[in-house]
Amino acid sequence: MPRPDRQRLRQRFIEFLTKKDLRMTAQRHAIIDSVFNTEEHFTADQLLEWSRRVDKSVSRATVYRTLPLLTECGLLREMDFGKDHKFYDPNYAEHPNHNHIICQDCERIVEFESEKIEELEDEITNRLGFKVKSQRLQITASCEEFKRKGACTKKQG
Amino acid sequence: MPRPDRQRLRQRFIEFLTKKDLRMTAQRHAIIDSVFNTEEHFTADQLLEWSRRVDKSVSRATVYRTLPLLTECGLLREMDFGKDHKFYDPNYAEHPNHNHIICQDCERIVEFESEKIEELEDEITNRLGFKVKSQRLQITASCEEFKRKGACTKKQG
DNA sequence: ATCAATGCAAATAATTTGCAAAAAG
DNA sequence: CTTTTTGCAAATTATTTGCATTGAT
Repeated sequence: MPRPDRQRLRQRFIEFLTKKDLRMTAQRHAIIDSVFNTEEHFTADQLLEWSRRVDKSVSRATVYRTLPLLTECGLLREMDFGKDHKFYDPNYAEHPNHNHIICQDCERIVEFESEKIEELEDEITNRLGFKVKSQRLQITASCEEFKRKGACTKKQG
Repeated sequence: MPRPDRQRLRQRFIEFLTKKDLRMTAQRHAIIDSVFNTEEHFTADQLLEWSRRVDKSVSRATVYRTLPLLTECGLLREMDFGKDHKFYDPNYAEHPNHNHIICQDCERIVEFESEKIEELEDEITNRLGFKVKSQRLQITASCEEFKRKGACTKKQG
């Protein structure tokens, strides 16, 4: 999947804040810098650490207060991988319908998109009287390569 | 979807316990009675309440210690609906590949199965070098009926 | 008898919140 | 100036765990 346009995403957040009469602060700058600097899933704790490298004054509370804003704005998506903490996926901003394969052998996570699956989801959901707003599909899988070599090296896409 | 065969599921759990040198107890009886008495998703707290109606001696700790056993045995599946507690779905035992539509208007949850989606999942996952072990698909949707009448009345299936 | 299972109460850990001080618009 | 935002520390809450005792096999 192509790299995100960081400047555009930042602009989207600023407009979101403005529209809600919220304010841009140094801490929020540090946080979105960190968010747009990765394409990996991350935790609140990781985001705190990254943000503090940009601006030491960022507190844990501010990170936890900013995450829902980023989520509501559509720049992040909360993910549950069965752990006791949430993960956040920064790739939904540009690819709102992507899916995940979680390799149970090496814990690698691969993302993919499928129009055919989207179409089927739409069709079935409509038939049941609903209209799709969003979807999340997680496939837990094993990896033949891992069994042979001890690691998964396949790339996504 | 057809009703589950409660006797068979109970038997499956007992065999699972035996195989692991674990023991059947009065409390576990009360818990699985309660689990197989519903087709709805439930929380640990609800299960405690139901189990205590069967056997007052059931403690919260025992419920929390039994839930992972039922999950490992394949009789329950942990679900995350974005709340701060887990839900458990008793329908995976008989329908291991079913999916969920969550109505964001009325919070109703509808289950459905689709062989076509399963096939696509298999195909894509194989192409990427993996083998599907399990999958979970959640569709968040809106409901036209709700907008007109203030409630969703559609039934699943 | 032996070892797993229990209830209880205390511990854990991610997230949330109250509040007084600081900063944005 | 007014209102939002912040950091801090304390609170919250689902879940887990240590331990002495009970119960299944």
